[in-house]
Amino acid sequence: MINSLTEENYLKALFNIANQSGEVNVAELSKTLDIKMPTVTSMMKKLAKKKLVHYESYKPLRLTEKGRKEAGLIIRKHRLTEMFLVEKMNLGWEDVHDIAEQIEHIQSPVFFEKMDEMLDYPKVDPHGSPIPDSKGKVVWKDYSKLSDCEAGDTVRLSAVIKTTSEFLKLLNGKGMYLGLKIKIKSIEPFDKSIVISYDKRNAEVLSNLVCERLLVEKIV
Amino acid sequence: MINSLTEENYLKALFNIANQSGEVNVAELSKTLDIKMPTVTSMMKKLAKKKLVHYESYKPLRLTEKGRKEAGLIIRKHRLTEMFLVEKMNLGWEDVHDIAEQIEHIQSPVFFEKMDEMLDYPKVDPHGSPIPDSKGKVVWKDYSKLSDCEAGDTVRLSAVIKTTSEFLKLLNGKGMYLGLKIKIKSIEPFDKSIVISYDKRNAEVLSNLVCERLLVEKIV
DNA sequence: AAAATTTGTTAGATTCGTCTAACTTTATAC
DNA sequence: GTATAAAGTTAGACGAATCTAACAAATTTT
Repeated sequence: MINSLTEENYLKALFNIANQSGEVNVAELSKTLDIKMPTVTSMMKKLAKKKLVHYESYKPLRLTEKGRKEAGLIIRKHRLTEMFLVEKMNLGWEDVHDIAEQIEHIQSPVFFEKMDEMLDYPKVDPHGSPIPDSKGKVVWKDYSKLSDCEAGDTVRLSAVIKTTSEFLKLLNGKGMYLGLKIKIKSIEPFDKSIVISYDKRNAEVLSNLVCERLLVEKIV
Repeated sequence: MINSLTEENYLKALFNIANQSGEVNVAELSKTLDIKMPTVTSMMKKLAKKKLVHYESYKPLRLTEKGRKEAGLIIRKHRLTEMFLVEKMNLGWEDVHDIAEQIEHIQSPVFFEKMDEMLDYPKVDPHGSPIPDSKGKVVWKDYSKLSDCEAGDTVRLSAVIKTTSEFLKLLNGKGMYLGLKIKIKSIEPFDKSIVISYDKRNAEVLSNLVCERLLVEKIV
């Protein structure tokens, strides 16, 4: 009943890229993992045998309940680790992903329970993503993308998605962080770039590519 | 130039079981790793190609300088991790080995540098084993085994070797810890078991099997 | 020193996770 | 609604790390 590191990576990717109905294409998974499609197909058959994935030829892939739980538990370890690295080891939010990507595969319940306890049972990771509970369940709040907001809106930055180290360094450079209150001053119709103000800054410009990766809550 | 997890485990074992002249038998390595001899032979040829091991048919194995360095760096990560788990995460010395065994393979210089810094550059791990320096070099102090001491000697417990969880729990049960000052009251000629006193305890008996795993410094 | 034992190697098979080449099915475009 | 393109599968190969069976060398015993 133990999954290999490789299998864990497939499960995690399936979990992460599932759309609302939980479906994933072979091509998409192949691209995400940078593994050729035939390899993905054969691994899906293997995971189907283990009752972790629903697999039918030429149909979209779906995690089973069991698969979703196991994936959730891996992501739980990943996000707890990220939180630990930021909160207890003073690493930057742009540095923790690659380390967590490795530590998430550690087999040791006590190790992660201890982390959880030391962090006082955090609900989100340093990027605002929710940490799955100990049953692997996770719920996202219904944030909006900053790119879907309108001029005049005042919002709170609640999460960042599709994060890369480059992207997070850009945010660092602009003095942006989770919890930040942002006022949208205007939106450029041509390229959807926006002008915002926050803290002491009065006219920062963010491209649409950036805004699509910022999740916010509207403030009334 | 990256070594696989498997290769790392061979290097580490070679390092750990090398005798004073640095030699290791195939049979010994095979037994330590619980891997059959033919597999070990073929891996040794592979490591020899990578200039990590000196290999000649029917001759004892020896790490090259390069191999010794790489092994030392893995063991450095292992022991730093053990120290971190005990000092910063409050795990018991009997619980940390299996976790460190996994974390030692994490590839992230910054992660281990941070640990080192947080621990204030420790020289030994929770079992008294020296932590190799950042070049992989390690030196053992010249401790004696408690089993080689004589009645009347007063010693300080400085390290524990060949530790298993069971063994460390036995020490916990007897209230023994590193730094403990021990007086040897008598030695039973028949089985070499010894009677010692320390702290508030006045006549604890330790079997020879235990004493062979306790390294001490004589106090003058 | 011959025999027996232990140690080490060779040869060949197996499993896992990957690939490429060729083919099939499904979706898209005209 | 056929042609083209995209997505997915099948078949076969390969490297890594493992194994077993059989053989060879070195060591130990007698």
